[in-house]
Amino acid sequence: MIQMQRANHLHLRLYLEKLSTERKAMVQKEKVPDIIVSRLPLYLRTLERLHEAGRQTISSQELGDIVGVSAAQIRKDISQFGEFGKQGMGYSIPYLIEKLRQILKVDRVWDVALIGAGNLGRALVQYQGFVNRGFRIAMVFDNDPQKIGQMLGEFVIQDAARIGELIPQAGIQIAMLVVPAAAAQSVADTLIKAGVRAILNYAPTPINVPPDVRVEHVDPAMPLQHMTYYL
Amino acid sequence: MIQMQRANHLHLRLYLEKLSTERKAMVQKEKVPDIIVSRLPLYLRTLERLHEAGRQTISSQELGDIVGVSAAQIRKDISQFGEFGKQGMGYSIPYLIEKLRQILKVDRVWDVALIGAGNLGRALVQYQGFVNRGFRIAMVFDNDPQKIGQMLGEFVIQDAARIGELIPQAGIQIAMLVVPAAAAQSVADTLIKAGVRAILNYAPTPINVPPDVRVEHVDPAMPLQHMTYYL
DNA sequence: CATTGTGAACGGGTTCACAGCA
DNA sequence: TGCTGTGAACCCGTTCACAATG
Repeated sequence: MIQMQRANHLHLRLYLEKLSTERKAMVQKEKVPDIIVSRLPLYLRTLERLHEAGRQTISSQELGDIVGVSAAQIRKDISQFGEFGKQGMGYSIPYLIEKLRQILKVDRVWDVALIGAGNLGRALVQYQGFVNRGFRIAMVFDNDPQKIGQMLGEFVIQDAARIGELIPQAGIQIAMLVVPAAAAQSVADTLIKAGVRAILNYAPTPINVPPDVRVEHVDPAMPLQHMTYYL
Repeated sequence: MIQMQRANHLHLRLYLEKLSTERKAMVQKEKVPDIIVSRLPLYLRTLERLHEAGRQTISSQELGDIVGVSAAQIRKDISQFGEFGKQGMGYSIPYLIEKLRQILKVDRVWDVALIGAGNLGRALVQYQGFVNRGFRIAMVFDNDPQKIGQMLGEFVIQDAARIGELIPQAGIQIAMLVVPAAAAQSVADTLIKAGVRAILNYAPTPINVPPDVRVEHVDPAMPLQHMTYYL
């Protein structure tokens, strides 16, 4: 009898856990605050470095100390996506890395188009840091006749006029926009028409996009201007 | 009599305004939330572009639409530092630019040291976007004997071992750290000992610094990983 | 009359504190 | 015992709404 109750209890618990996990997966996109999502890449990067150094487990306390947030916040953030820790021993680093990669969808490699073969664009093509983090530059565009047809690293620089043709062909969904401010909006429009759904905007101007397209801004001077306030 | 009252009233108002402005300037560093400071460079950059395009005034509504925040937030943010607007007509763009530059202390040009002459470091030296925004790379360091003594743009690459000697000499307070993760902490320690008080950290690892030193992280892969969550 | 500056209300992210579990 | 997961309390940034004003 006791055995049966235990068994029933266990089944019930497992069932409820399964329900709860599925529910979380279902509603995740609606409910997880963006600010939490934005911290996950930082956790992931830190865990990857710890793993390379041979560490196997870590507590929320230690991880929080390293990345500069409270232990409670680490736990709350991670628990949005499931129960990945073990009481008394913390989180398994390889397991948490795997889960974070799944959540952020970087458990694969995304092809990225780079628009603009200026100084910054050239540096991004050379940059070694993308490939282990889930991204590979797969195509480079520019509209300068001097540059079109030339090599940049392993790529032939393509005519920006062919974005609408080549990007859908390659099925590319992510673009880095590294063009002058004046060109940014019209190039962005072209990219979106070509099927791009995420734009990393290095142009020094905001761009307007439909609500189903994601944009992140990057401006090398802005964090410097932020810091000088405090000097 | 009416004239006198007007005059007195005006003096009183000016006096109170002066008091209030001074008080704001005094307590500003304690009270303004960092998240507000982080939006100011975005406002400034946007206003500078509008000014180049010949615009003279703008309302909080329109500025908010452009940068993607509410009009109320624009007004609250700006009013932390004084009363720069005019009821009925909005903000004078040149005046607001001047004030924001003062607040962010980019109404001057800061010398910046760049540590690490790899791909990314090289691109930052070439980058044209710093100089109009208040920053000038003034010195480049690396610890690779192959690179030391070579030219990078207009600079001779200096031996990183001489940071402690050359940076205080030049009075440099800002550094961009573009070195491998393994070297980041020790180089940061050296920089801080040399008098650096703000570090823009391109190394893919957090660094520990004393509370009077500012650090901002930049990682080209992190915003991409943030966006893929939503794809 | 359009638009700012701001006190008050609101909302949601963070911290707290502890039950639950290995 | 050590540490996670989480409801509740708290805190702080955002929005609201309107008096003030050129």
